[in-house]
Amino acid sequence: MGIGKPHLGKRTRLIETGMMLAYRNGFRETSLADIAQAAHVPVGNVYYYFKTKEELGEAVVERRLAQFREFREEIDRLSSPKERLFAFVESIQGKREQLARGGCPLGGLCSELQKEGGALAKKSAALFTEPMGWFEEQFRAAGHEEDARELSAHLFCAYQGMAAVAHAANDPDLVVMEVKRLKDWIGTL
Amino acid sequence: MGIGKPHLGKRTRLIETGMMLAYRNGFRETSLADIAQAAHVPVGNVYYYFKTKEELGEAVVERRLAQFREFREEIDRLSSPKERLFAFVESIQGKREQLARGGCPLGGLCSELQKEGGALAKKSAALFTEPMGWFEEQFRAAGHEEDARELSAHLFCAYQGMAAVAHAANDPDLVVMEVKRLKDWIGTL
DNA sequence: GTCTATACCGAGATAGAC
DNA sequence: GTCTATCTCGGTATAGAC
Repeated sequence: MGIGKPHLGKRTRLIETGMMLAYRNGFRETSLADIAQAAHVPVGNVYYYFKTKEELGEAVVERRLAQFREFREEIDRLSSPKERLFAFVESIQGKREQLARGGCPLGGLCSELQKEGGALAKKSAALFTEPMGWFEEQFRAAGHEEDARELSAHLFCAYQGMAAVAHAANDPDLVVMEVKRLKDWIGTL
Repeated sequence: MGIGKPHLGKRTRLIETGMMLAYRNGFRETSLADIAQAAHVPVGNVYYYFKTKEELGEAVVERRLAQFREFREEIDRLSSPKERLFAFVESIQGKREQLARGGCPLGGLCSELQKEGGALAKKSAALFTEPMGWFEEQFRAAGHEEDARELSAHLFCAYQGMAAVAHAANDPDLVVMEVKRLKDWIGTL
């Protein structure tokens, strides 16, 4: 529970703690006081690093995007696009417990901030468009120039759907079932 | 904008207005003052009908469930289970504009209240389990006793996924694409 | 049953000492 | 750069007149 990795800079600690708490309880329901306390930073000091709560929110979104990009770079080393898509889907299965407990880290944040309006809503859209864009590249590279967009949308919808339902039902097995389907589907392409 | 159907009782008006505003802006972000104002009920009077905001939230969930049941009863008149599933999927397509603008009325509410904890979280789970249960019945009646659960989960995941992504991307065409897929899928069963 | 006034609390945000 | 004390506002909820 929020030891807050004291070796990191305070700014980084605030972002990481904020990301964690926003994932667990939602961004709007977590107060700056909650974040500051868990990160071992005095409340008033938060405003030295972020002018507003919204600004901290943007940093959290950036951090999530950075996490996705790290993962993507790792997976991009695989030789074929089909292997890459396979690896992504397999990674979903590996995170099934987390997905069932707290939903999709990207999807939950995005759908929550979407309603918030303002700069945050705009920024949070990238949490969806970026992964979908990457999917699209893979399908295109796999020879599906025509319907790359549709295929990527389908894959991403399936991902978001299984995460949302597995979370609501608190059932990791649901992820397993849907992932199996996706693997078969990718195999037939 | 919230004329609040003055012919209805105040309690009903509060519930319907609350449901509408919760759908548009989220339940937590809408204050009791917002709801009361839009429903043309004085703020203090809300507490005559509902002891707490959470209690109003429960009523909103009940109302959504009632809406689903109405729709289900209507569709249950169709003769074959496959026709019923088809009709459901077609109704999704008919609501594509709404889905792109505000997401799924069931899914949005459920995923938001899930994090809230307490009695609301428990009650809101029915927003997912009830439709899925109905799907399962249909698949079973269509002769898929073995995998009725898996099939219903798949259909519901697809539904929730397309709604979430279409909402984030604000793109109704995404619903059309995914619905086409689902129709083909049901046809092959 | 209905409505007004208000208590109360927690949130985001600021001032200013160190 | 760091932290304490505090301001302000908006939200839920209550008291009590009519």
